Amino acid sequence: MPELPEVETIRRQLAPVIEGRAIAAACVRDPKWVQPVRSSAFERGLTGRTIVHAGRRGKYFSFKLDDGAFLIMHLRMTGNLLYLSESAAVPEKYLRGTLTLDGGAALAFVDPRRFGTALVLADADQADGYFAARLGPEPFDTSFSGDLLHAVTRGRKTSIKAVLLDQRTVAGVGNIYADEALYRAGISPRRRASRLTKAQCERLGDGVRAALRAGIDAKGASIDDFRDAYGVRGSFQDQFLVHRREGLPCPSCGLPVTKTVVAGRGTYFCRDCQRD
DNA sequence: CGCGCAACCTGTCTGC
DNA sequence: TGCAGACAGGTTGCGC
Repeated sequence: MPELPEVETIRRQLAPVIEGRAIAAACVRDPKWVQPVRSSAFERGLTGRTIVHAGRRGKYFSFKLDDGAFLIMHLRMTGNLLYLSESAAVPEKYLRGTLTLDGGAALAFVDPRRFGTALVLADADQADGYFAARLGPEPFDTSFSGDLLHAVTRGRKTSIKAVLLDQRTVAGVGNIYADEALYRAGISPRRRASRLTKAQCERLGDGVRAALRAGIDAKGASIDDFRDAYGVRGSFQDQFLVHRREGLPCPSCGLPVTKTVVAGRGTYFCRDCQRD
């Protein structure tokens, strides 16, 4: 669920209320959350530190600490990162860990499927290396462009959807926004990546940014589990053009939206507006 | 090396 | 109603 717009929604909410705050206590409820490090080492590394910046890279949170370290978190499929005011009760169900801040407010990481992760990296070099090994450019940076898409798709036999889902192509696009971006660009998700023209790559770059922008503006998509830092649902699911709309009319031509499987994921598109 | 797919977990929904 | 099986937004690692 949580893709770039969902993570960015939470980051924007957290920044004003956690930047400059110290971590009074860190508590790991599920050791799996912070593997391969031991829970006690994770807790020790955070306690007493001040959060100086709430950042994001792709779908990762990147919290900079006052000793130069970075706390990295990923929500994976069903994770939620909640901000709890001093008086709010900690949700015990599916709780993986908490960070209690000075003054009594807390961050709670809640995750039914237990895929979510957290780790501490010692300095900016380590954090940069961690992200560089996994992620391509940020979609709103000038380094992401139609030209770049054209370059990375040359010689690729796989589907364009698989290329978009690869975080090394562009950071932060997942299954929802890949479908929405391809629809906006009028490109079939099944199309062999190497067959995209330069003009199509330009349109796809625009489609990726437009879909992500709309998602951020709607404070994310809550098909099922996603909630923002205050436990509120996003509304982007109400604006989906094709995703999760099997059988419903295409907003452009009115023909029913098709569901299929591409790159191993449920995929929605319009056969007429998105030709192979 | 590129690609496809299973695995990691748990909850929910569908069909028999 | 009960139950087996499929499926769910992400990432990683393995085998071909």
